[in-house]
Amino acid sequence: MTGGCSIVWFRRDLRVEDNPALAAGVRSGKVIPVFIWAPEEEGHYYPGRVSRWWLKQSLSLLDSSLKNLGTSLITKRSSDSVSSLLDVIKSTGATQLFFNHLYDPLSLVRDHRAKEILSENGIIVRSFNADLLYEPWEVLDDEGRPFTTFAAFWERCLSMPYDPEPPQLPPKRIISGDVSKCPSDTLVFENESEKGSNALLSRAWTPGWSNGNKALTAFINGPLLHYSINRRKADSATTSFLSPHLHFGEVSVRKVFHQARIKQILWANEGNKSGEESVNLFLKSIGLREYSRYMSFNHPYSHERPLLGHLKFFPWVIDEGYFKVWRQGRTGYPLVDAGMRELWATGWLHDRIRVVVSSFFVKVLQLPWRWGMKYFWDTLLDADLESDALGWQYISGSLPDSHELERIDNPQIEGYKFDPNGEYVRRWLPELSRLPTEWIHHPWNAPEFVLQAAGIELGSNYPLPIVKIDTAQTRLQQALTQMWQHEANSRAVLENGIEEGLGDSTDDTPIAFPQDMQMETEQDNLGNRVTTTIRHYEDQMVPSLTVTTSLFRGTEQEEEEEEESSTDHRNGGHDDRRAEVPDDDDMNLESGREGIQSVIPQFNNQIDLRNINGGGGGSHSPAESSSGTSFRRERDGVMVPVWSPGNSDTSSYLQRHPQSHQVINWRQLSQTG
DNA sequence: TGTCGGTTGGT
DNA sequence: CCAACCGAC
Repeated sequence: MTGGCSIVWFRRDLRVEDNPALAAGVRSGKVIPVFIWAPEEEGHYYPGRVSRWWLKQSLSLLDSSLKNLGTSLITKRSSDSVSSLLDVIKSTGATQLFFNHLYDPLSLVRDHRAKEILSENGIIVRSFNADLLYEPWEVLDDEGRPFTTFAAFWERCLSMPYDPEPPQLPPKRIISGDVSKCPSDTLVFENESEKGSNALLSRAWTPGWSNGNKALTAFINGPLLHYSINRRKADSATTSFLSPHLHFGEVSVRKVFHQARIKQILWANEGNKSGEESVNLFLKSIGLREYSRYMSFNHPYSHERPLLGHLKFFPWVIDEGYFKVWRQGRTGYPLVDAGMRELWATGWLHDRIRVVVSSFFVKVLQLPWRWGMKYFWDTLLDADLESDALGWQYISGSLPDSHELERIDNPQIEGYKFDPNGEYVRRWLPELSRLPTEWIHHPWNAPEFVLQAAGIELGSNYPLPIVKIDTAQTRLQQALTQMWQHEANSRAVLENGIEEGLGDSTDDTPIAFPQDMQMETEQDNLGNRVTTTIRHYEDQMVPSLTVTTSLFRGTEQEEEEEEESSTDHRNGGHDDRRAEVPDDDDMNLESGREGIQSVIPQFNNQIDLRNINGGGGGSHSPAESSSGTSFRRERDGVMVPVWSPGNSDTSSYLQRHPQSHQVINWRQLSQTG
């Protein structure tokens, strides 16, 4: 209660309301709110342009709110958050650090380290739950193990013996600590060339926690009622638009949950079945967000590697040309192309269309899913590592409850489902705007005179399908056969006693991917030479956004690959081509495997986050949280993640799903050859 | 009002 | 694949 001054370390909890770390700081006395911008720590997942734009706005609004309450946000530019925290502590004399939990793999490691180092320095460190209804370690099955399917997980969440914490009001006043010796750094979130593009974003979006609350209120009192009816429409006017707010923690998910629940009770009492169902469906999407954190916590590799191990044997098509065509929205499938153009133009995509384009990516083009995930990361306004990883894993059939890999959704049929009148396609594909609805989702079947009347010349101003669906289906079958064979071979090798210990962190599979490829050298739009190199690799490669040098002051990433830095000059040319689609100059290739190790080397060791807490009594076992209806959580950060290394083993994950359709399919495939 | 096939949706 | 749903008997 007394004495020292505390640092409240803001990250993706950019709100003053229902912010347990901030509340704890206020309770304990003087507060210094700090935000540290250390993008180098994110490795591959350096935030994309639109995401950085959002963050910039959000921080500025948070700062004004804090100023109204009596303090202000200290901002630090850093390449190492923990040492920056130590600097702030030294220059302010703070004695405590409070922050809210994050669950992405990088944060789990960094925050663990922060707790360790700061505790060693005599700082009291406490962390809290601000991002979830329940902490991942609270939600366990009857045997005390983490759930491995969504439905069971969510059912348990909805029937926990205690409700999620009700949202807290913002503090009335914050007493500021002494920051006279702790100047803020100016944070640069966009370069000159990005400013023009970003200016457009502010017409459509208003970041910040108070705007997030407005969006929530508007949604709850508006589209929520008809959510169940409208959710199939590609036309995104009926979604909540809360995801970017939730990603940055501007809106408390618990507030969202409580408000939706209140509506649900109201509608249930009125006998409004459709409204009640709408809330269920909306809450389910909140549940998926919860589940993404849950999966990330329990399987901290899920953004890099498939949960079900067989997928690493899938012979991905390593084709940059396909990848480019997909990004540019020139696949010849109108629904896919419209989605990709919308994504590029706005940073936004309706959930359904995300599924369409990503499933096309994986199943028709058979490109490595991590490429697609990375592109989403770079372009989505609500890019969110955990959610996106879950989504792509679901799409690519590597979750026990996901879509089957061999089932290709036909974009033509999906088109008439989600965009029955073709309005969405016409909005984003002006070249098809005069095509009648009858042909809008399959122009390749349209009679010549229809195309002529619509001013379309297939293969010229709109492409023919890049891959026919039945061709894709055949290719996919072959690929799957190959995958299961490789998987079986690998299993045989493992059973013969080859080492297994490294398996989880390094993908040292005896069966290497066969692809060695020669990338061609080509010119990008601006006449820069784009050079890619011959590469051998055993895992899928991940093209990564070449980081804009002007945003970096500190050290370059310690990738030993010269190509990485040699491509940097290309960024100079990455300008304001807003109306255009992304081009290759955004991307370069690097081996995912080296990437993994350089980003999160700690995962090669066993990690245990137990009891780093300064608060005493902090150790917390899963059994404790699941036992007893009288159990009541404290908000005071006494609980810390207990992160069992065993859980992150994908082979055990597979073992827990002997009935999964993947295994059944494997048997079928082996029989048929 | 039951149940049978076909269809649809599914994290 | 499998459950839920729907319309036809």
